[in-house]
Amino acid sequence: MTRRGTSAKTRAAQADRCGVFSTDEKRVSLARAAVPSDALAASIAAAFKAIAHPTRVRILRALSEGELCVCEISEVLGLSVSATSHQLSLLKVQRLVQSRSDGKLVYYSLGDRFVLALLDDCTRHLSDEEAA
Amino acid sequence: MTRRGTSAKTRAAQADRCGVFSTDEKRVSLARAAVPSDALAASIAAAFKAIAHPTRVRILRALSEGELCVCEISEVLGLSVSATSHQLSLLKVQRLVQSRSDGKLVYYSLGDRFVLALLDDCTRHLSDEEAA
DNA sequence: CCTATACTTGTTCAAGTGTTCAAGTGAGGG
DNA sequence: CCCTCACTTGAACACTTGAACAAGTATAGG
Repeated sequence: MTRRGTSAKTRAAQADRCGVFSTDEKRVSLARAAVPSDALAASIAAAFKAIAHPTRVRILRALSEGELCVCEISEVLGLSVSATSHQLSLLKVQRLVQSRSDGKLVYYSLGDRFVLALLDDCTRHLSDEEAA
Repeated sequence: MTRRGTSAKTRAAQADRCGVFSTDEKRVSLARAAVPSDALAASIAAAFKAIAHPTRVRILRALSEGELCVCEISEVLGLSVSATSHQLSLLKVQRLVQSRSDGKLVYYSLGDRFVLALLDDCTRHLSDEEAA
């Protein structure tokens, strides 16, 4: 049906092409259409990357109940203030948290609740997997 | 109310403790309760980490339309077969994809649709942010 | 068998990450 | 005005990743 013998042969002449070509070209074009552009894929990956560290996951969760200052966060997580500040700055670059100053203190809060939804989905997934 | 003057003083004697302590201990205990264990945070971070790469995002999207063999994936994404295989193995360790063999071919498919939900949420978030 | 194909795995090395310590900034109190 | 406190920043380091190439395994066909 969707097979195109001659075309498959022509393209298979190039490198990195296996014979599967002739079996389902339709599947390949569907996939091709679903794949995001390099730029979009990079943005998505950057967002995930910002979350992808145990410490940052814990920070985001800690902030789920409301804003906290740096020293409170460091105390809750048992980290040095410096390490906490560094991780917060990474989260801030990705707009996952925001800060406000009040005298000597700096209070951080979630930039967007959607992050919590992502974390919740993932947590649920993990417990499902464990149950199975 | 929930303040405990003496306790605050005692604990503030230790390092890494600032005076904010006495201002809102309730906030801190709420946060403490919301923070996941090291083990859970590590699992969540590992899942995000597996997704956190442009190539892997693209692979997951490509598989959203159905299973594909390695050579098809490599062709769709314009990667070498080896690089594709490497990334697939990373995804497989986290159970984000699964594989089945059929003769010489190995077909990969999504291990769990929930990943697509995560990617969609993130994509939506990015376009909202852009609009704002 | 032997070879080709489809994929996997190991290795090497450059680039990136996280932690710590030390120095810097900026608001507030004495 | 100086000092302290709360935080940020920079730099050095140990460690992790990713990319590319080479060698390996497994199946099918001759």
